[in-house]
Amino acid sequence: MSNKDKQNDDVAAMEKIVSLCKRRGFIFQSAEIYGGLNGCWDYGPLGVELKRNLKEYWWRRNVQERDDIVGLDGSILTHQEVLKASGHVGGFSDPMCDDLLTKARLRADQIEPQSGTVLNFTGASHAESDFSIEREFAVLIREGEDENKARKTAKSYYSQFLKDGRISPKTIELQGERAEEVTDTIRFNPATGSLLTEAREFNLMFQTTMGASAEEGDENAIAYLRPETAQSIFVQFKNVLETSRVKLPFGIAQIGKSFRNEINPRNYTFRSREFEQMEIEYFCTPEQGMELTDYWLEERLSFYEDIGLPREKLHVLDVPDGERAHYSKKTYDIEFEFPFGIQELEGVAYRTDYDLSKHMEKSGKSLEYFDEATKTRFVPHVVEPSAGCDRTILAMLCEAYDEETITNDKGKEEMRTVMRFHPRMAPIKCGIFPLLKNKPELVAKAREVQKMLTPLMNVFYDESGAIGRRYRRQDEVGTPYGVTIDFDTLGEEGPELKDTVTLRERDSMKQQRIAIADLPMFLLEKIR
RNA sequence: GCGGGUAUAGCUUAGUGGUAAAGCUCCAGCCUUCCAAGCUGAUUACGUGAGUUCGAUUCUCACUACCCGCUCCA
Repeated sequence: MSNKDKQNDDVAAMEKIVSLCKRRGFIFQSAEIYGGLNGCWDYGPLGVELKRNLKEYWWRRNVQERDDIVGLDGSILTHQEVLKASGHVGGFSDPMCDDLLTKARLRADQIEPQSGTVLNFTGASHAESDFSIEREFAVLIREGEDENKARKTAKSYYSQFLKDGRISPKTIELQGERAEEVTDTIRFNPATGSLLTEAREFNLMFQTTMGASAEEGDENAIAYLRPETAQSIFVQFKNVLETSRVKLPFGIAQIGKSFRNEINPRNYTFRSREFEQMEIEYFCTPEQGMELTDYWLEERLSFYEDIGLPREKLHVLDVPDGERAHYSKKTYDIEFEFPFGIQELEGVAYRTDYDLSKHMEKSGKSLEYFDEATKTRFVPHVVEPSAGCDRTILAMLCEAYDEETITNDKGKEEMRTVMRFHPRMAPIKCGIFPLLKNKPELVAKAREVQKMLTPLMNVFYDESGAIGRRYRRQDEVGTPYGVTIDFDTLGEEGPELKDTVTLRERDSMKQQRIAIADLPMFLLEKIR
């Protein structure tokens, strides 16, 4: 298969997943009836169950089943000083500019300063076709480069304004050429020498005004929607330390919404403007930092496997020097093979003592830790496993989606769509079906089973349509088990089968007989 | 943000300058003893706003959203 075909297949796969998510109530576009809100998504009845299962499992694994991590739920509205200290105000923006010739987009702060001769032009014309344009353009000639190459670049730039495609760019005449020496400029694309647009600042934080009567332009009233949950953990570090009787190393965990004014939301829910994070700030001594970063990488990888993301589709990127945040000594990105590419799910970063030190400096409050054993006082270092909750949901949806061709009793081939969620993540754990709805005894018994299981897990009762149809409906939403109450259950086929039901497994479609009394244990073991 | 594409029912698609068709789904009923059976019936759509026109879902423009590429991140 060619790359193009594969790409088309991946786009088609993604479209099917998006369609199913809407059709079955996993994910809707935010404010859909008003035309949608760019980069925002709502979770429907099944989506919210899936998301709760993920968050609750993450919380159980990382907080409740460990004695070295405690939880926090910080406010989303954030004091501006917090984000000034963290560097988000001012620093949390990407100055961008575009290559006027190739339209390539570049980060202005990542352009290497260059020196050389600049050829400026005021416009161009083409005598035979009456074409002329007044528009400034410039090309940088770097050392050792030919100035004719620069003119060629300029002609190619002006040729995009030609209406007649048959005119060769070579025959254009450049106007107002003027040479100029420049040093350390970042106004030109290093790859092409072409002039760039002015850098535009995109502040990625949502700003708001606190207080209903706050006046326009009142600097003190500015607050922000947090761009990450981490900062409230650092800011509350001292309170947690003093109230929780924790000792280093220990962590503070938080799950919550964060907001980034993304320039370009993309790939369904992958890059949203409002998104949920699952973060741990694991505090330690400077000596422990590197080792704990490796520890948390493994810990997190095993978590993803335990929610049904196969290890082969998880990739670890050891972020090289120069690409990490300046305060990070080590960063691993955990990436997943999405249909639209290998993309980041989580970053495990050793952030040193950067954050606590900054807040200590800015607030003037000590955020130091006193080690009783060594009688030393220091600012703890921190390792941060920061996971994208919505991204993990998307990964689970992509991984679960499957279509299989099966041959039915009549020898006809048909397609079965099935979401192969891990049972502990599945929104609905078990479907409950009376074989026939017009037999009151079956319905009554099925309702009894429903009543028994409801307090233990999310189950779904369905009596409409043929039994096969009900199975398939549940396949499509990823329900791992279905039980069917039939005449055997009522004891009509003999006392030994009384109070047993058919248990049907989603992935294999295999059926087995099980006593109703054994259902809770059987199911709980699978979904725990 | 730039470039390209798309927008008709819950989904997948027809179609037209005189307000729309089908399949599947869904709902109700009948029937039905384990994998989307059958029959009957019902609900539901031209993304938004302007313009041209007697009349626009159709033509034009703008906007919005989504998809693809560049780019970026949890």
